[in-house]
Amino acid sequence: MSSKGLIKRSEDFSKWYNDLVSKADLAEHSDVRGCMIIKPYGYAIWEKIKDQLDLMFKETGHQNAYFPLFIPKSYLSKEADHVEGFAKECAVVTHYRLKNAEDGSGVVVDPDAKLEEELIVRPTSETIIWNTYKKWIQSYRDLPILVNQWANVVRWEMRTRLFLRTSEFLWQEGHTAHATKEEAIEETEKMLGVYADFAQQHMAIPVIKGLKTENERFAGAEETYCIEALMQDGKALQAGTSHFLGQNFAKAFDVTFADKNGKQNHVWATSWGVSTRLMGALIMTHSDDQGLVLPPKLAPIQVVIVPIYKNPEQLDQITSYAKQLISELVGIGISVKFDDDDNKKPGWKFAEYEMKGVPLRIAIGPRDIENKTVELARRDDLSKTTLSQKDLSQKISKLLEQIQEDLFRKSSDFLKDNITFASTVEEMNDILNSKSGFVEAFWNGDSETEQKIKDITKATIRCIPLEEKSTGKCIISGDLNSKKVLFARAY
RNA sequence: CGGGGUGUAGCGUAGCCCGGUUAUCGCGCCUCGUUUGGGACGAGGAGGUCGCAAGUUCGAAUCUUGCCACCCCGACCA
Repeated sequence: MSSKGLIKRSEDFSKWYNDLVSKADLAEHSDVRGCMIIKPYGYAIWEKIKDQLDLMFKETGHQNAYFPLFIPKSYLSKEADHVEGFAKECAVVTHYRLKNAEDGSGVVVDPDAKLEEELIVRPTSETIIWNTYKKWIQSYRDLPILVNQWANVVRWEMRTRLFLRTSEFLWQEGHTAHATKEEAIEETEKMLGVYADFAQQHMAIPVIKGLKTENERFAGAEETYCIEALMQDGKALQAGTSHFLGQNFAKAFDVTFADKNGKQNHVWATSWGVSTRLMGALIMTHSDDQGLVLPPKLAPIQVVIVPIYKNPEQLDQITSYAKQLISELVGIGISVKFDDDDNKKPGWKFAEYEMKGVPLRIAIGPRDIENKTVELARRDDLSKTTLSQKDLSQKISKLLEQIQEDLFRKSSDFLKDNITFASTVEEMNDILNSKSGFVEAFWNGDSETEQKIKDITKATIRCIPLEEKSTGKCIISGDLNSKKVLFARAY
């Protein structure tokens, strides 16, 4: 059970985030370093995210499959950039058996059970999947392969934060194989679009679609597309990536196909993923000092009904009205909880459901039964109104849509207000130190320039926005005809 | 990996500097009663390898040494 009160965002954003995750009952630290326990309420939100994305993947022609957790060590090193990128954060399985210690102190690793070849706990599945695709692909008729898997992966991060960066996390990874470069690029861009649509329409999080620079690119990719979001503290968060992998993995795993003319070609690849990190984005975009704020489309409970009564007769009356309302709401696809727990007072429940971000709260008391009204409270703006019971379920349905829109409008306004142009690196640094957020600036496309800016400002290029066409003078080199890109300090 | 911190009941903590009855307090939990429109109240009750190991001592939550774990800040990070 959560206890009272959160620290204010303005006082300590990081502590606010940690407290919120815990008090809203989303997740907790496990006894294993860097690994979290996702609690039922948090997992219910993840399931909403997952179900919607899964639907969208299937609508775009993808199928789910499942590949092993373990990857033979040798596979990982077949693609040079890939192993370089992941080697430093891999968990490795070296043995397959334990035995009782001779001194009776417990179990120890049995040295006789050493594996011939160590197994890597997947940090991502490109290698094992492309090793498999080699067996699946012979002809252009076998293409495209459009597969997604929902899985857990492990990346042994130096420092972890609940949902944002954990040693083990849940995600989906799409892995597709195509006959042509054009088709693979089209797929990469299509899935970026799916992510952006999902973020904006379901999570109510505005995102900027763009390309990563070479420095920030996925290990083994030709091009990494991303969606970038802005959190309330002005730091950017990479919310999803879609990679055009070229023929790198096909070459590393020798995956070729015969085209219509019988000529052998290497297959073109993409991969794309979003993770439980989206939970972090969701929390840090909408929530306030009272707790979690959830967009209705992702709220496990969209409406909570709290009865207020002084005797069993009143409770009976309220319950009988509530049951009727619930059946109407459920009938139009709205999830409702009727909280008639007698051990908690209404005030306690109000605070609790605010902490948990339930979009709408209905309180029904003797007064309401008499007047045929209910008290309706919105979580997003904390407003309360008294409404007539007439057509209530329709009103609620409309209001939920309204809240979804309002949240998106509010976060979109925030994003717009926090993109600032800088014409010099000093100006950029000033902006980052005061209001923070995204900073637009011209960059000559050079990795060294990018590094210099990072050294001065601690900001990285979050992306080269897809829709940005303007050019100008680079803030470091002075090169004219430089691209306008987005910088930010990031999670 | 560098810096800082913490480890005492389910959770949060006091006690530790300066060793000494039965280890403090709050929340939560159980029982009974009264309550219920913004985190109720009373009475009674249960719950402890004081992170682990060794040492010093008549005596260790407290001192010493070693170890372990986690958190926070930074560096790193698809």
